[in-house]
This record gives sequence, C-alpha cells and structure tokens, in this order.
Amino acid sequence: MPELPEVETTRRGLEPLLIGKEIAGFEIRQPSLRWPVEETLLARLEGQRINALGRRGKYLLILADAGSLLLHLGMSGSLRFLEAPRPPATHDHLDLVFAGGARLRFTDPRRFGSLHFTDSPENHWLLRHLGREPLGEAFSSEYLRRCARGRRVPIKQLLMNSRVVAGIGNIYASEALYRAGIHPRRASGSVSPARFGRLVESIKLVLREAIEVGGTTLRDFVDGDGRPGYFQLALRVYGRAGEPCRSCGRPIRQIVLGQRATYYCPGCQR
DNA sequence: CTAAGGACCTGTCGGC
DNA sequence: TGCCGACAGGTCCTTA
Repeated sequence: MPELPEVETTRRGLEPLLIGKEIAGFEIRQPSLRWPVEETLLARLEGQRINALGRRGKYLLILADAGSLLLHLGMSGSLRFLEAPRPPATHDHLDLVFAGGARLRFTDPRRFGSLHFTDSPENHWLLRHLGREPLGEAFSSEYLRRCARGRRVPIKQLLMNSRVVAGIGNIYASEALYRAGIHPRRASGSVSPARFGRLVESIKLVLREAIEVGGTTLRDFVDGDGRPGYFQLALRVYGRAGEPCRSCGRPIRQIVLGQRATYYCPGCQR
C-alpha cells in the first residue's frame, strides 16, 4: 500500500519523534519478512543515538553513527510510535525499543516489508542499483528519454522499473500518465521528447501534491491504531474504471499491464 | 542486454 | 450464511 508519498509522510512524521533517541534494543516476534531479519546485525545499533531519517525511493533509513536501519513497508506495512510498551497485536512483527521505554512498532500483515542493518546505505544491495529519485533534480526528461531509447516495454512499466526511477508505484504511474496525456501501453521508445517533458513534470507534480496532502491531513504516528489511511489526493483515473473522465467524460478504462491493474482515459491518452 | 512471469504472504470482497 | 477464487498499494529473482 505505501507509495512513495506515504513513505515520505511517514519519514517526516517520525523524524521529530526519533531524532536523539537512544536505541536500547529490538524485540523481534516474527523475523520472517521479505528477507529474514538478522537480529545479531541489528544489535550493532544498541546504545546508538538516531541522527536523522532518510528516504531512498520507498526505502526508509534510520541513521546513526554506527550504521543505519533500512526499512521497507512492502504492500501492507506501517510504523507507529508508542510512548510506552503495549501488548502487540497479530501482525506487530517487531519493535525498535528506545531507552526510556518508547518504541517504534512495525506492523505488516502481508510480510512483504523488510528490515536490514547497513553500515553503508549507498552500497547496500537493495539500494545500489536503484534509479534516480523522482523528485530529485537529476530526474529530468533527458534522463528518462535516454532510459527509454530503443525499448519496447510499455511506458507505464518503465516508470515502475526501480532501476530507472525509484519508488513510482502502481497508483502514481497511472495518475502521472493520465496527466501527461500518454497511453500507458505506448512503447517507451516511441514517446516524443516533448511528452517526456510533460511526463516528468506530471510525475513530480502528482507526487508533490500527494505528499503535501498527506502531510497536512493524515496520520498521527503516536499511539493510535497505526492504520495508515489513504491520501485524500483526488485520483483522476486509478480505481475509476467505467466512471467518466473528469476532462472529456469518456469512461475510464481498466487494463492489465505487467500483471498490474492499469487505468487510463481512451480519449485523453495516446 | 531486454522482457515476462513467478515468488513471497495475508486479508477482503464478489459471486455462487 | 459459507466457501472459493480473484485480487490488493511491491519488487526481487529466474528464465527465455
């Protein structure tokens, strides 16, 4: 569920709560996540203070001097900050425990999420081959055009390729293509230079909007039930099969691309 | 190298 | 009401 804007909202919400906290230890109830959680490695963070929270694509980084925690929320993961211990519920797989008793609790019914220790995030195998940050300066229409050159894969799948650009998920791929007027099935290499410009702008716009809305309307990370909730961002095509396009009125279509539901307007997207 | 499909896991929903 | 299959916001890995 968590798309990039939600991970960024999580990062921003947690950062003021976590900075300066001393890590006392970990309570791991279910180490079997996407990859096995290695408790002995995590232990290297005991006694460390948290310096900052970072994000790379949809990966969240909790940084300390001796190393960092690298966390992914997968499809169904969420984090919440507890001021004091509280009995864990079914899918509360692990707690990061701080000196003084507060904790950060990771919940993830589907267990597609992950937690790693790394002393060099930029070289970690999960991050090493990630493409550019979609909100970064370096993610430009020239860059995307270069990545697309000669490729026949549908443009939507190119956007969801993490080696090209990090963290564009299924919802925002459809939304950005709609705003750019590009058919999701169009061969990547056949998108015109001008349209790559529109596409990159659309990606940045839709992500920024979602982060803004998420930051202002959503979520308290303290206690609560930890349900992430969804962004109030008005989705223009995602999940709207059969409903009228807000621009031209034609019914939004749903197709499958790369085994993922894909939505577009047959009138507005070419 | 590119592209396609499988794998991992649980919860929810629609149809019969 | 109960059961069963399809599907869900991710993404790495294997195979062709």
